[in-house]
Amino acid sequence: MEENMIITKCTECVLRNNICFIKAEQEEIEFIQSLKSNEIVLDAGKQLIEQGENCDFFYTLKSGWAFRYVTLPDGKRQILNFLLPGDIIGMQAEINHEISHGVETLTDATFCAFPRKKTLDIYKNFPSLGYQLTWLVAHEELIVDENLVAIGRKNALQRIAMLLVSLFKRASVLGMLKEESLYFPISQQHIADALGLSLVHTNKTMAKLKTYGVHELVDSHIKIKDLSKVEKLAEYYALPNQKRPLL
Amino acid sequence: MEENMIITKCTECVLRNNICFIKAEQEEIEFIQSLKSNEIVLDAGKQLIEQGENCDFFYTLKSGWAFRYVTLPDGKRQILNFLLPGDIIGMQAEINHEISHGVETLTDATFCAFPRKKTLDIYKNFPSLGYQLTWLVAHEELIVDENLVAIGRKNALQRIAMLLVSLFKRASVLGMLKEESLYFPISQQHIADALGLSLVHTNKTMAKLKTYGVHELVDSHIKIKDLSKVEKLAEYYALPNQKRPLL
DNA sequence: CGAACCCTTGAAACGGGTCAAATCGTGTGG
DNA sequence: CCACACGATTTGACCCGTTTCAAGGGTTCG
Repeated sequence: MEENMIITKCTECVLRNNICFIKAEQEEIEFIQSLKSNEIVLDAGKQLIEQGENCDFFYTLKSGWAFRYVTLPDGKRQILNFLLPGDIIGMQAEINHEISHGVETLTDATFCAFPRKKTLDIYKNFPSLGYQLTWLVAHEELIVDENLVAIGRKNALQRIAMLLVSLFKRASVLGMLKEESLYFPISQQHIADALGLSLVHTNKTMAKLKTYGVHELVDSHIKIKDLSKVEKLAEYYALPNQKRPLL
Repeated sequence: MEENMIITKCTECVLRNNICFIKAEQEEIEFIQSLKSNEIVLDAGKQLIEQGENCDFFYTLKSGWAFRYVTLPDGKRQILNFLLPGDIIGMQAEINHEISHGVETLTDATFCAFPRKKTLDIYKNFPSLGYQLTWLVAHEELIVDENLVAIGRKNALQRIAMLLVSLFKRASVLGMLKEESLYFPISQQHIADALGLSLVHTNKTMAKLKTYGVHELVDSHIKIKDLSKVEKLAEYYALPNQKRPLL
């Protein structure tokens, strides 16, 4: 794991200037800074956490894309959810620190690492940060819930449409769009693994979605033409935006 | 919604005597008691939370079985997870209080209700309780994660085997077994809805599991003959027990 | 100029869905 | 005590969405 010991000042973190996050108090930010043990910079396609690893840290994704996944004994992979900047990573580890899923980057990415043994200090020093931690975990669960509903009860067309919309919206809120277009570092294999589909069927279904005029995917950049139309197709209605906490 | 205003003293709560829970401090228990706005007693098959409802409380399941679910526009239902005593309910609601899933009882059940607007007080007064809240949410996410992997990447036989094992183990830790046998208030329709299967196929697959000698289900009571054998069949290895928090 | 990834496409096989109907309690009302 | 409704479980037959197998093409990169 390549590590990089340059630590940005949290007060100067670009993420914090993003309007989609709740503004934190100066004091809180300084406290977070003091907890942060280092920043981890990884290239695309690298493991932040190995599945089954004992992990002494939890992380925040500062920049880039990543995903949580589980690999089964027979080699099949299930992606649990995709991670975008501001997402929290590794809180699902049980108290004994063992973590049952891996985390891998999709692009070059930077993570902020916090020692797990200091977690309780957050709650003691800044109760509202503790509250926000809970919120972040609960929010991630919501995303997994949505995914579960899609895989359990929707067909391939709807699942893919939904995944595209949901990622597009999440990225959009984060201000990651350029001229309606989103850099989309996710391969069809990733989509297949996230949605419980085979690669082949994913490919054919995405071709169909394209002919339906749902999306345009050129050179790893995606556009969604008519969001509300796609939401209807997918029977998926994203929650309205609201400011979210950032640890 | 039938409500019952009799409030048990938290210090005398039978759940707390259960050895699987972390012992709380007297002070903490009294604080929880002071937060608790009431106890809700429901018959089997009743809604604690209606899907899409604005919900001003979060809950703890004190006794009985319940489940979280989502119903799609076309009537299909996906069960997100089953709830057993000690589980927490409704923390996934976004800050605006809207909750995107319903909660329904499987048996007569009792819930402790806590006003959501006092949530932050927990963190302020008893940081460790806040920490435990996060733990509970993260733990639920773990269960949903496992479910997602099963639905996404396992066949019907494995999914059902896994669900049976996982419920059996959870209930077992809670001391709900009587002579190796567990009262099992879950219909095949519930299993189908939890695992993304049709009722018919669930029925046929469960028949197969029975001939394999995996389980015995008589009169709503289930026995699992050889747990480790079933775990191997399901490719599912439950996490080792550890004490868990109870709000 | 292979090696390693992606994305594509066609054909065949199958797991699981859908439809339809019978059986078996269990509880209710006459 | 019987008739009936209702819900949960079964079973059989057929169909279809998705998987699997196989192969070809495009691009990047050492």
